[in-house]
Amino acid sequence: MIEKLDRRQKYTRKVLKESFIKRMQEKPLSAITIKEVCESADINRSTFYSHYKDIYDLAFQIEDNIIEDISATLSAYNYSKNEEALQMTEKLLEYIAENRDSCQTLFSEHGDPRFQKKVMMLAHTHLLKTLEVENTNVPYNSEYLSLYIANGSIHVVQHWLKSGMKESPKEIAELITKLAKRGLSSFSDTPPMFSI
Amino acid sequence: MIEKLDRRQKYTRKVLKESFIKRMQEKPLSAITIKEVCESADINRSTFYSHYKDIYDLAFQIEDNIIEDISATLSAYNYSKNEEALQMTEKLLEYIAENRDSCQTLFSEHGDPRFQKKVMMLAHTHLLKTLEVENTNVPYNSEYLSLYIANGSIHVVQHWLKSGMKESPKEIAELITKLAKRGLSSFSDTPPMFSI
DNA sequence: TATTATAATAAACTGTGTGTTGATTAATTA
DNA sequence: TAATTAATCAACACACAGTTTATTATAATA
Repeated sequence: MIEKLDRRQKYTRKVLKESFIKRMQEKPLSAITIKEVCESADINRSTFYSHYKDIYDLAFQIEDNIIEDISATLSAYNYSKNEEALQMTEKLLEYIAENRDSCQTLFSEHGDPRFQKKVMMLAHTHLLKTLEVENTNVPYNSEYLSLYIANGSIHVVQHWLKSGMKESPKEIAELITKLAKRGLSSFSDTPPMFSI
Repeated sequence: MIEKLDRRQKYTRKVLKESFIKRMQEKPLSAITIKEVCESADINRSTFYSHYKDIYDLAFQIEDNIIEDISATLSAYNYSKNEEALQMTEKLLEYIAENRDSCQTLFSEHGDPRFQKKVMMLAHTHLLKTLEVENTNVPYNSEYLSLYIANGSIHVVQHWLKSGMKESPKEIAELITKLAKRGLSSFSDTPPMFSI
């Protein structure tokens, strides 16, 4: 069921969301009050409550738009095909680069950890699929492997965003893919050892 | 300057900390009020303020004890010696296993993300040292590599704690070390590729 | 153990944000 | 233009934060 929104409602939600993101550039979610978001958006506080349950509900709805976009990007690729993993990662990073403003804020230290967790779980689930399809001989519970890779990767992206995106999406995508596949040995001269 | 504490003060802080951890098992930091912590600890709210600035200050002090312990463990090992990396990881996991109760809560989804970040940065810094000592030919900024490994590892530990610590500290230590060194290729039959 | 010092308590008070309600005003759309 | 619906305004009860002051209880120590 798709909501049909009045122009006024569209405007209200738009400015509330913008005001919220602006606040989040300065302080963490838990320190942001409904009152200040409304004041800076010039929207009556009563109106806020006819759109959102509380401040977390507003945050949730902002985050969800991005989650949906990311999910769509992930679904567009076939994971059983190994070559597409790199392409997909690159595509994802390009999306983030395009939506620099909101992504940078949501992934920052002020960002909602639940959001970051959601993105991570999305990546995690997709990774699990790949691992199970292409690698049936994984000894440990793939759960651990996938969590490791998803979280490592997300923090690389986080650092990339934080430090001003000096590298291209392609470069970061390659770095992430290499680390997942061969870890540190990707970057050393010596051939990888077969036992530690 | 070491604070010399009255018995009464020791008791007050002890029960407040215990009460806080108990609350945190049920809800996130941001939802915990000073009022409820004091009531469940049977300590007057005024007394709370003579010990802590606010609820975050209390959280901070609990977390700091653990941070110090972890830091001490990390410092006890020589990172330039490759063999010790595994030993150290194991030692760290043993510490966590011993302090199961508080660690499990602090690392859970209700736990303070700042704490988790602090632990991560600690691991990150120590890792950087190793990387720089033993691997001078790392092409990228080691920052990325270290962040990747530290975060991946922490989430493996988090999952381990959450799912009831079925594996031994040794097993998890080996898993983490393998993933860092050779990534997924540690677990596949086929020899690792030299380019992706 | 009696004295002194200090910590904890109790009660009151101000302040700030929350969440709700009902009447009023303004904008939208058909 | 009329009917509908959204936003505003003002007022309210409520909960928790943070501070203050006087009082009571406990600990350290001479």
